[in-house]
Amino acid sequence: MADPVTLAVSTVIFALRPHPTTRLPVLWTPLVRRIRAPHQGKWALPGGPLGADEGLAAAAGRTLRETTGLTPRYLEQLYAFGSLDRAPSAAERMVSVIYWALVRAEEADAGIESVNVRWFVADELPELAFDHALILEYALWRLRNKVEYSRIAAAFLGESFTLAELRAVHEAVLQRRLDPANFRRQIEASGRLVPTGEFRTGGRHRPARLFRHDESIELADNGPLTGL
Amino acid sequence: MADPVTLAVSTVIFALRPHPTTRLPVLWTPLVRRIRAPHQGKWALPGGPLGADEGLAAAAGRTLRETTGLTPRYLEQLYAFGSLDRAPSAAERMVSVIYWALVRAEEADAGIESVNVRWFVADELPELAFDHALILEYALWRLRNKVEYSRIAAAFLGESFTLAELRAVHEAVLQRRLDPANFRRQIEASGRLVPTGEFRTGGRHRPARLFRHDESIELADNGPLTGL
DNA sequence: TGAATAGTGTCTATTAGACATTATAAC
DNA sequence: GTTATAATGTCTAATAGACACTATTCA
Repeated sequence: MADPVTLAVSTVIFALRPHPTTRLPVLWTPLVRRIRAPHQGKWALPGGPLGADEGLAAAAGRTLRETTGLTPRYLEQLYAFGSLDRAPSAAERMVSVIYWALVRAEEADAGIESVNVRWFVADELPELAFDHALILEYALWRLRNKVEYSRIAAAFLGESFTLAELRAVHEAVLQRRLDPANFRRQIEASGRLVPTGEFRTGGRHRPARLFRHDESIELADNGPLTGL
Repeated sequence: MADPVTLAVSTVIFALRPHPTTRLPVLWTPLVRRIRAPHQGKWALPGGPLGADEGLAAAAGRTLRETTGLTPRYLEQLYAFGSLDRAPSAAERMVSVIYWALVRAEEADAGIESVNVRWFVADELPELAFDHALILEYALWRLRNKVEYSRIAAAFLGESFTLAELRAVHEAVLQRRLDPANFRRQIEASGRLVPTGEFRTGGRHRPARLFRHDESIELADNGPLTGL
């Protein structure tokens, strides 16, 4: 008996860009428009069937490259979805392994965009196909949790950055203001930052010290699965 | 082209039972002996191919029932493994969605056991098939993490219990002693326990107050995936 | 009465948060 | 000098851990 289950890999991709009206940095995510049934015309997570010669994470990375033209700064498995009622018709049984990724949108200013690929503000999404709205909500929940106890926020920034820039990332993800003094103490106490010795000048104020992250510390602690 | 990927669901099952020599409560897990190649004769996680008419969690629950005869008190998805080098021969490409479960071993004193199903102390395992040693290590890591910030320890206990019994579960999972006074304060401050008004007598000491958990609080906070 | 564990009180060190103060650039 | 933000200092409340002490039962 042939296995009747199709296995797909999709990826929730996050980048930080200014909100179209407020100009404040907010999370964006790229979606692709479905060009056939079911859910034709609706927006969906980028993804596709798992190739016979690629691992799960490799498939997620490929999807990301094809959709955005960017390289992920962080990539982690989110969840495997496989309930029976995921598709409207029971005809095609689909199990999806979902990854989530962080990219630096500045590199290509959101990269490829076309009629069928568009970036949306993560809190202002259109109607999504299948259970993708639930998946995106879960990915946002994971990101907002993880930014508080790991250094994944660094994935949105360049090689070196000021504490104000790092704090702006945290504030955009968590959607609340953070006290600069307390933020500084917390971050410095974690021992994850190394001062580069250089400063960022240009503002009409005291120059800000530049930092980089200690490369020997993982972006997130996934226990025995480090680097998988 | 038919999808060449086989999808299986396996489950890491944990129960608390006395260690065979020290008699102290420790984590046990049931394994099944492989009766054919590859890895014939080695021990492996209970599991099997995903049925066409069952969801992922349902398949994990079925595996658990077939292996132990028990009903899970807690069941959560662990991870989907799908790298290309999981099986020794590339002939069969396998993606496994792994769940982990907590059961009360006392109900049936470890339930079914046979030549090909045996319970092992989780820290004293034999050589395992495939990547199952890594998977078990990861499941233990998740359990030990989660017991510190959720109330999953309750899954090992009955309807009502004393604080000393709950503390014994934490100590067995975390493998270190906890101060009774501080443990009590922490648990009571969390507001998850409700005193039943009854007491456990019989020891040669002051009777212990019995508690039950507030049922309106989930065993673990999985965000938008609550109850999936 | 003594042994054993239940349960409470208290002290200290650490941490999070609020907020004041000083430093230094651009204008 | 003024303004804006960098960077530091200080106070308080909450929390974790160590440990002393009281309460109550059984042998």
